[in-house]
This record gives sequence, structure tokens and C-alpha cells, in this order.
Amino acid sequence: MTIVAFAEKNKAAEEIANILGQGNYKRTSIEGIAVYRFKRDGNDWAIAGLAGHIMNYDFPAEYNSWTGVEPGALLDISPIKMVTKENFAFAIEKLAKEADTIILACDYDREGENIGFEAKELAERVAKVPIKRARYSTFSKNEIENAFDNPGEPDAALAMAAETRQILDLKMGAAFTRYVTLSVREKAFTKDILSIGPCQTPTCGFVYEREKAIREFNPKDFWKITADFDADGNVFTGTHRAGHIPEKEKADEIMARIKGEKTAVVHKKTVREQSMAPPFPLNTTEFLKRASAFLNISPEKSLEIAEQLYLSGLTSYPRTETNKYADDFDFKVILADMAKNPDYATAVSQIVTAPAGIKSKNGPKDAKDHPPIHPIRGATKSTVESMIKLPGAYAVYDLICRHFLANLMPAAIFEKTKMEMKIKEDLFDAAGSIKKFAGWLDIYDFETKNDKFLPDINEGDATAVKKIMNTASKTAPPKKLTEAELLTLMDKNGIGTKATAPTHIETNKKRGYFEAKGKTLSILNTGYMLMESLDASVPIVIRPKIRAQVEELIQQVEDGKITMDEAVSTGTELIKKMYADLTENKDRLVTKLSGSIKTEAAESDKKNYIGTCPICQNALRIVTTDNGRFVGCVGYPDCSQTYPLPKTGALTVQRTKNCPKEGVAVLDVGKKYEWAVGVGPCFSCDQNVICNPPEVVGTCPRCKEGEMQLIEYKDGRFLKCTLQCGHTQSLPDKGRLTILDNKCETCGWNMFRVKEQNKDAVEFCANRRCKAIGKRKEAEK
DNA sequence: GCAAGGTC
Repeated sequence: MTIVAFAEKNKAAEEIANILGQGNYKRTSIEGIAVYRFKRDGNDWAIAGLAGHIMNYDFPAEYNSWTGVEPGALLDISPIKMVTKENFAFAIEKLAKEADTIILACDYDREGENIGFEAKELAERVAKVPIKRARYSTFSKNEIENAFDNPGEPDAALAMAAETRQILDLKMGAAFTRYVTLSVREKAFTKDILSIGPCQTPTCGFVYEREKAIREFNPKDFWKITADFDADGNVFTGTHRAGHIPEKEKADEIMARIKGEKTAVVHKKTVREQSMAPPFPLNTTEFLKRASAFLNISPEKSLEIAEQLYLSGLTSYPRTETNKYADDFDFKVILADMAKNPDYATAVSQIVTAPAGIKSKNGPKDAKDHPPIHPIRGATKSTVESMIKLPGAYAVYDLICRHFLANLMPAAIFEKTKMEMKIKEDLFDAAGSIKKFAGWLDIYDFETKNDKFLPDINEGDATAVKKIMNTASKTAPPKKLTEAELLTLMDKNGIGTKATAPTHIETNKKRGYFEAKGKTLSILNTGYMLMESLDASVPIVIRPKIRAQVEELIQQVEDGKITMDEAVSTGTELIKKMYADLTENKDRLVTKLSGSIKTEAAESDKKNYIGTCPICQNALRIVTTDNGRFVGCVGYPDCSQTYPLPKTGALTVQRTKNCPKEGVAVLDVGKKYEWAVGVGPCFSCDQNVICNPPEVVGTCPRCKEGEMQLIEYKDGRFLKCTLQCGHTQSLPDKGRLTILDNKCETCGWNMFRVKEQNKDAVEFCANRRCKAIGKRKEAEK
């Protein structure tokens, strides 16, 4: 008899073959897919590993046209399931033909059951044999043997739950994405897709909510009183018990009470030890968070590196929810191997020689999927880098190793000191923290905090008061969302899975909805406008509830309370309702998004970009037509804001200069004059004296009140009194003229410098009435 | 060309 089994992935198939074949198995191959063969209890066994899903839903080909099909019509169409990995389908059918019994042996979860059913469907096309299900969640000998010796029945409800998700996600994603993309293209030229999905959109929603809180933040004034105390040269700072004081009068009142006080007394001092436990074992989410926070590597890149580390045999399987080791987990073998890297040797010997034995600080989650991410082999930097060519590979390996070791080490111990200082009757708090015992922090120095010392003084002791400060400050807006925080939010709200969360973040980046700058995320204009429009029309779509709603339906299918068809039709109705809300608000959506897309295009057109439209916040840019040129808003025709421009002259936008009036930008017109968009030429503006203060060189020798101002025009230059006395005087008309900072010692005017071509520069006082001129002329003779 | 979920 021949028994054929299908596991979810190659590594699992090999592991099972090794256990059931008692180390005796042969690797063969069909279409490049590994098939492990062995004998057990007189039967021939063949087990192959799949590669996750090998089928996918899609709409029938006639619905592929975006323009030929109204997007909403997709909601009435049943997607069909098609093979996406032909070689696996071929191998499954070939193996099914030689089987007397088939065992589905994918991961013991919803998707695993579904992947098994994909194999089942393909096998049933060519073979009529019993199909069983082996359920296991660890690769322990007992569990695997038991799972395959006593296989159960496949669980259709569980598999159909996954199927329901596939269909509803596709329907919603396709209809919404096509609708939004096509609507925006009616008004803005773009090849980009504006995608919407039940995971990617709430992911963007988290970033949007934070950004909104930052933009809408109203800073509030507060005052804080601090004092510097001096205990025999050891200076430390304390904060007044009142903390952040919202009213200035109250802060002033306190200051008045204690102003000028020279001594303080230690009113109370408490010292206690605080221990800091090592981190729990790493599951995927925690790993991604730490790689982002400590190593500045994006979740997508981290997972890719972890995958390579796993395939190279350096670390364990990277996709797991579990943060707890099994009772019989063998730390010893791994620890022994890890000493190969000298950086870990000290920690390893501390762990293995600990009198209490090797003990893990386990976390609470046991999803029965895979053990926490841990090293399998010890390796040096050069070994890791020779095996994996991705940047950051060693940093990630090192993080996994250090985390593994840290988890097995003792807690760190800090001595925390709290001191209450008293100036007259006012209390000030000071805190100190000293690391007494490093413990796991020895090997895990990613977030070390410096010690903060307080002097060794006791209750009743007096210190000098060096100074007392009252600092005015403002409350700070929330900080930008970090990638690590986003992962936490997604995890908490059930958005995506351990394996897909990085992809959803990446999708948003690819779509131009938000971007990462280091560890923090910033929403981009298109993302903000999309979220804002959706928030106003179909708010549920940008919130986790959209996922929760589908999840609830799926759960009912899994529990056998409703059928897949019922769930799909209920779910489709919900999507239709949302779709109706979306289409009803089309105008606002399109105006906001097309404006934002045009704005982004205009901003990158550096030569013509002017600034932000005061009416609609979109971009203003120079528009040139056959009839001339003007400044217009990209929001046209929804926004008709325009400004005139001078008819001739090359225009250059001055990026660093702002107009004090309503001008939205200042332009250079040729090299001649300036033009404020919305105001006109700067020379005829009453603010010009402020924007372009006249270059003055000294007091007017006639009226003695005005200043002599340099006037330069196309054909020459001269000096003119700033008052109405009318005094002028000529200047040399050749050469480049500069007004210097140093002054004439005789009359006090600024000195001039003239440089003619092929001649030495000359410095002189230009004041014709200056007594020094006569002297100079004499000297020249 | 559209989603999310597996895994390579």
C-alpha cells in the first residue's frame, strides 16, 4: 500500500519523513518539487511539501477590463478558483495516482486546512481514494507519529472559512480599487493605482489618525519650576511638586515664595531595588518590532532576511505567534554551538553554569504553530555574511542570538533613589537610577540607559540651592507613529497576520500613501486625502472594524453555524452598502484626490511650482498659454484661483523669500526686478523698504538728516538722499561696485570698492565733500 | 492592473 502526504512546505515534509522513516528516507523529485520516500510498517510512503497556497481566486476573464465593466458589477460576480502553481498541481496529481491513501498534513490552522483542500481538490480529479488529515503542531516524535498513525477527517468548515475570506477580500478590494482609481483618472492624469483593501486601508488609517492628531494639536502653555541643588560639589536637579503648571500666575507665586533661598533640606529619601526581567522569547511581530526599533530595518526586509537565515539553517522558522518554549525544548545543543561566535561565549558559559539550571523567561502565547524564533547554529559575522548576501543579514542574526541568550539570563537590577527636597515649605522631586547588576543587559545592549546619580546624602541633610528656574514651555504634539507602533496596532486589532503585516505596510508605501523616514512614518498627501475622503463617506473602511466584520462571518463558517454561501452573500451585501456610500460621495473624493495627485506632480515641476493655494491648499503653478502666462491652481475647475504675471522677462521663483503681504511667492523677473505673486511688482509696493532695505552709505551732507542711498538702474548708478532734500552725487560708472562694512575714518561713510577688468581693485571714500578726498588727491600727486 | 493569505 502506498500512502501519500502533503505538507505545507518543504522543510516540514522533510522533517516528517525523517521522523516517520526513522532517519531513513530518500529524496526524489517531480517537476523540481522534492518528494521524500520511505518505508514504514510495510507501507510505501511519499511526502511532498507545497509552497503555501497553490490556487487563487480571480474574476472570470471577461471581467478583466477595468473600463468595460462597472466596478460595482464585480460584487454580483462569483470569482473562480484557479491553479497558480502549475508544477505543484502536476506533482499532486502524479502522486495521487500512485496513492492508496492520501493524508493532508499542512499546518494545523485555518489557512493550512485550506491549502490541504487545494491539494484534495486536485487529487480528487485523478484518484478516488480515502483522504485523511494529520493534525500536529510540533515536530516532536510522539506527536508526529500519533498524527499520522491516527489521522482524522479533513475539516471542511475550517477550510471554507478561509475560502470565504478569499472571496470577500477580493470582491471588496477589486471593486473599491477600480472605482477610486478610475474616478480619479477622470480628473487627473495618473498611471498609479489607488488601492483599497480590508487590511491595507486600516493600516494606512492608523498612520492617518496619528497624523491628524499632530496636525490638529493645540499647544498649551505651561510653566515648570526646577532647582539645582549642590551637595559638596555634586549638583543635581529637582522638579517642583506642582509639575506642569498651566497658569503663569501660579508659577510666579511659587517663585516669589522661594526666590533667593540659598539652602534646601533632604525631606525624604527612599532607595529601593527594582528588577527588570529579560524579554520574552521572540515571535514574529516582536521580532519585526525590535528589528525596526533597534536596527532600523523595515519589517519587509527583516522578514526576508529571517527567511534566508532559516533556509540557511542558521535560525528557526520565522513565522510564529508563539513566545513560549515547549517543556522539552533542547537549549543545550544550541547553546553549545553558539559559543562558536566569541561575542556570545561569555553569556553562553554564564547560562550553562547557572546553579539553577537553564531557565527561559517564557511569554504567555502558545499558538501551537512553531517555536519562538531562535538560533539553530552559532556562526561568526563572516560566516553569516558569506551565506546571506542581504544587507543587514548579520545584524538580524545577531539580534536573534542576543535575544535568545538574554531570555535565558537573570533579571537586571537597578537601584532607584527618590529624593524629596524642601526649599522652605516647597517640595522638589529628584530621581536617580543606578544599574547594580546587568544580568541579561550584558548581552542585550540595544536600549541601554545611562545611570543617573544622586549624591550620597540623607534625610535631614542640608544642601545649597544653586539656582531656581521657572521655565515657560508648551505641551508637545504627539510624536509621529513608528513602524514598531504600527505593527503593535495591527497585531492588537487583528489587521493582517504575522506573515502579512510587513506586506500591508509595504503596499501603502508603494502606493505613495505614507513613507518611512528612519523608524517613523509620515503620511503623504495622497494618503491623507484618501483617508479623509473615505472617513467622510465610508468611515468603516479606514478602521479595523472592517476586518473584524469579515472575521466574524468567517468564524461563523468555521463554527458550522452558517455555510460559506450564506457568509459570502451576507458579506457581499455589506460591501454593496459600503460601495453605495462611496459612490454617493464621489465628487468630494475625486476633488480631493485629483487635487492631491496634481499637486504632487506640480511640486516636482520645480521651475513652475509657486506654492500652496490659499483657497484649496492644492498647488499653484505657472501656466503658459498662447495668450500669455499666469499663475493658476491645479484644483481648476473646482478652484479658479489665478494671479497675473508680468508679460515679459524670465521668471525665477525665489524659494527662500516670503512676501509680507498676500503674495504667495516672490519671483525674479529677469535680473531687473522682483514680482510678488498676488501683489505685483515689488518696487511699487509700500513694503519694499522692509523687504529690500535701501543700501545706505552715510549721512546726507546737504540736509544732514537723510541717508545717502545707492540707486542702481539699467544705465548707471548714483547716490541719492532718502529724504526729500534732493541731494544727489555721481559714482564712477565703470567696474563692479561693492559697499564695504568698514567706514571712512574722516567722514564716517561706508567705504567703496571698485574692481575694473584687468585692473587692481580700488578702495575709497565716495563722499565728495569728505575732507579726506583732498588729502588723497594730494597723496596721489 | 484590483485583495489577503500562504511560502521560495
